[in-house]
Amino acid sequence: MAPRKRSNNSGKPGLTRTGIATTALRMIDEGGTSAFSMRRLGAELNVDPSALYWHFRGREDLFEAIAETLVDEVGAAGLPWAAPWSDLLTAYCIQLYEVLIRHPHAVIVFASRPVRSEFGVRAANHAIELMVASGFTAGQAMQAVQALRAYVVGCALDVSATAITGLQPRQRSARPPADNLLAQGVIDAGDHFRPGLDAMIRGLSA
Amino acid sequence: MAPRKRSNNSGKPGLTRTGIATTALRMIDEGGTSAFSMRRLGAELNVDPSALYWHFRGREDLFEAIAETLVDEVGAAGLPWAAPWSDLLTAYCIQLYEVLIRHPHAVIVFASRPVRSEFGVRAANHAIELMVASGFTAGQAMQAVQALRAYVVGCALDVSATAITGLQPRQRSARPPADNLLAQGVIDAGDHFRPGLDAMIRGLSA
DNA sequence: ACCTGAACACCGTTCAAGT
DNA sequence: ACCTGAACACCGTTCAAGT
Repeated sequence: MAPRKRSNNSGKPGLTRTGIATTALRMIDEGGTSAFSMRRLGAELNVDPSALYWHFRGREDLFEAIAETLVDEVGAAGLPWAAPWSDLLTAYCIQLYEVLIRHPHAVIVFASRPVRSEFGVRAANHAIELMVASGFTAGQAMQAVQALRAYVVGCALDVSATAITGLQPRQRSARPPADNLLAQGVIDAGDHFRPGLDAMIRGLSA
Repeated sequence: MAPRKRSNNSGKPGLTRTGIATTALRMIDEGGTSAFSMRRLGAELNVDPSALYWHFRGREDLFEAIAETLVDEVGAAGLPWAAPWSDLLTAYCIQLYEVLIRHPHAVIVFASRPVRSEFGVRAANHAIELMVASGFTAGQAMQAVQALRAYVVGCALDVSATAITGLQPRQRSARPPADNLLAQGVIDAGDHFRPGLDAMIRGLSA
């Protein structure tokens, strides 16, 4: 029951960067970014708020760690490394998207800073190699990867924004209801993520 | 020199929602979101901070107004309304993108809430009509518009994030430099926005 | 090495009161 | 109608001090 790995749990937890970041992410997941503060995080960890500053240079440093914690969720499941670049990139984009929309309140934390995950870099590199092997220049391949990432983040933010502001988009603003096609989502276009992703991959292939 | 429009400037400005939002946007443009606070905004407007609460329900209400102020910059220049949908949507995306990257610190404010601009809605509606006229279903057309918007926002956030954290992406994190293709932007792929946009439009056309 | 406690300079928001 | 002033309940961060 107590496997002897010489680590930092012995009754009193002993703070760790990753441990702190994980708790912070959970707080944001549950109550949104506005429910988070250094002081509340300290309380959650049964520690004086100022203790956090031994582990992190400050709030921003902690937020970067939170973003990395988030993106590190990608990679547990396998990716089709042997498949053509289009399948590999599609699969990676889907995984990243699913991780992000699992944390609607934290998407903004991830999206507003440049995060790099070891796994994401590996996937990107391999995809670029595959693309180069099939005729793209390295620059084109890299642009493709960046464009796809931007698309995924944009879609995740969409979900995040509508999820946070209360499920139906823009109910509370009193804009004239504009008797036209998309009015208030009357059409119900369904989720656009997959169609858009496929379109982008298709367009990149051409 | 003083054209007699019966409006609200007579020595003492007289606060307006749009006036306040404009000043707030300028503050964010100049100093980033962290340089903004209700109290500082009050000081900037030579007014007690609490005065703002007569015009806005609170901070969040003000931020929504800021986002609308931002997106309302789109529309000054003309759009090719008579052109095929692909040209219309391309032009609109470019305009939105250019407005956004002109306000790197404010992109996050725009991206993290569902904003609707009169102009954007009109452009979207017309594009959807054109797409339907050339064989798309209304649902497909709407998904296309939403996907494009997500892509534009994602790209703008990219620019924003790297611009804010100091021009070169991720210099300060001590990740192993990974002797591979994209290492630290060694390749220099150039801006991916246009290529990615064109790819998406191409993919949607197919 | 790691955490506490007190202190400093801030916040957003409310509400009675002024004009 | 529009703004002020004071008050309340918070913030992030620093720094000496403890263990």
